[in-house]
Amino acid sequence: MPARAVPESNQINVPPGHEWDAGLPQPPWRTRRKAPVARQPLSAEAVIETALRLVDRDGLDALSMRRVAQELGTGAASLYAYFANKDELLEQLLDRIVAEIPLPVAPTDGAGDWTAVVKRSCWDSRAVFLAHRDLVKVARANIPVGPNALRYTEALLSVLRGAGIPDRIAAWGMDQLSLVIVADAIEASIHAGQGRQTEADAEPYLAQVRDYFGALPADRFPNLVAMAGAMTEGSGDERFAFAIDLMVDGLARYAGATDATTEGAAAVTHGSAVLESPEVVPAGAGAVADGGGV
Amino acid sequence: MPARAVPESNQINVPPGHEWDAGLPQPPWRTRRKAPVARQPLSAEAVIETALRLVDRDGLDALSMRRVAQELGTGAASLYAYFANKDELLEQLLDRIVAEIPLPVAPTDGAGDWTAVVKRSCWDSRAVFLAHRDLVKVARANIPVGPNALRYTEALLSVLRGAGIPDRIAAWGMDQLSLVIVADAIEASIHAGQGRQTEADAEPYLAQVRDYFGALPADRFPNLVAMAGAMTEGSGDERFAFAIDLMVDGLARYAGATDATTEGAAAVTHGSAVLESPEVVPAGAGAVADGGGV
DNA sequence: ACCTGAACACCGTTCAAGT
DNA sequence: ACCTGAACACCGTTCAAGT
Repeated sequence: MPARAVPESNQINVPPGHEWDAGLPQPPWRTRRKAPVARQPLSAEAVIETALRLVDRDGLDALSMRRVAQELGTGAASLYAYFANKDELLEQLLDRIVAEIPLPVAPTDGAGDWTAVVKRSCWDSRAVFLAHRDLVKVARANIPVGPNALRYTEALLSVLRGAGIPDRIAAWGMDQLSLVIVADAIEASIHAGQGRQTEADAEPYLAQVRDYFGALPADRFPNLVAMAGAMTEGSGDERFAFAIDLMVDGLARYAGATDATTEGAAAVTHGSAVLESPEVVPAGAGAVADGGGV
Repeated sequence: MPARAVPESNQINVPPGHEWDAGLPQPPWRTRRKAPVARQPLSAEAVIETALRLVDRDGLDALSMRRVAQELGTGAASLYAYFANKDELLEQLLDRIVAEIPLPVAPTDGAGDWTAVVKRSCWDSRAVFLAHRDLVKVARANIPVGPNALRYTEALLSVLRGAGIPDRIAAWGMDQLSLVIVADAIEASIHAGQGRQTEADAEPYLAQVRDYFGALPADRFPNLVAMAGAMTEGSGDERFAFAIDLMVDGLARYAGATDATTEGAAAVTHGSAVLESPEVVPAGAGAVADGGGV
């Protein structure tokens, strides 16, 4: 479906049935058609690549069905031949970038440092999300359905199970990790969207926040006043490292099988409490379970 | 500004200047005005309460400036006298429900179980979010600016600092906790929005997922096939308990000051690594820091 | 000075009418 | 059979014109 739907204002009026003879030179005032290169026919993949280019250039808010279609030289209605709705396009778009995350591989010798592998994979995931603006906002901590999410999930589960982590803990832990990664990436993308890409960009903002906390009434907010510094300390990387280390090292305490020391056993004993019932009675009983995420 | 802008279809035409005499009975065909009780004049608070009622009834997607205004008997433009834009309204709406979270109080005796207090507060927060449909979706893990978020943050920091957790760990840890709570509540609200409010409602869906994982090609997805059960096990409450326990118990390892055993010291030594640099080199250096959340 | 109807510049999605 | 222009039913936000 080559070059159609050129904006009328870019064309001179040609009576129906009269087209420019291919042998004649184009009149110089006639605007070049939008896509001189042979346009690829419409396909789900073409739509996804176009949409991704649009997000990377202008951000998620600029992604509309109309605009993607326009970029492809057609109307929005045509996209519905390939995607039931916008959500489905977004879902596949997200899986498209998950393909860019390197698959983690378990350490070769059995006693290798699997926690380093898992942490490295968390950093890799974050890097991919941050490389695509705020696309990560569409990630719902949900069952991995896309083929790439499945592949990634399989690989990470392999590492966790290989480390001797019980299945249930592996599933839940992976869920939590993806949740933390996504939430961190969303937060970073929001900062970036407000012009605070680097630590230097963010400093004036952080200084403002620090001053604000420091200026709160000390009688009612003694801790916030005292912690004005601590609250605004630490780069995004440091905070991410803290969160990931907290999680992964916590999961490591369940991997007692490979290192059956007293400490390991104690950790498992401690942890097993959550396998039976929450230590604190849940206030609401409405929430439901879900599968692993990415 | 009482009862104005009643939909024309609800009124008979009265020539300008002619109003119904208050002493006469209303003609029975005259539709009752929308708000027989004296309509409160427009104010930021009235807008927020109306918007909250709308979200609670119809969900976040149904919340538009136009609809809130309509509910108040005016036009959308009038709301812009009180809120710069929709985002500001949402921000204040979120702080409005944070007021419903009970403030955590530190255990009276110094050696009380502060982890139980923190965990209980996490459950309380989750319950409040779940009680307001998917409003939690507007929560950006961000600096607490609203008065209620400030109050809550102050109270939780008080507990953590009282437990002997270093300031930086307290700030970062609180950030992570709120992130986990919000992400979990968002997920639960998505499930609920798809008709899976209770565990029973969710079971057919989970069975589908379980079958899907189990039916994957076993040569390429051995772990997913083996873990089809584990991936779909556990109620939302159990998963939340797991996540919160993992985080809070992890934080507890930093509270070495109150219990200077060898284990405590080891935990602090272990943890202090993240205070210097991540064990894994960050792949991207773009992210920036932020303050505490909820 | 305050308020707001109407307009502006968009949306996602549907469907009758074209080829 | 496939594609799509135009329409439908919305948006958030602005601003000239009212009171």
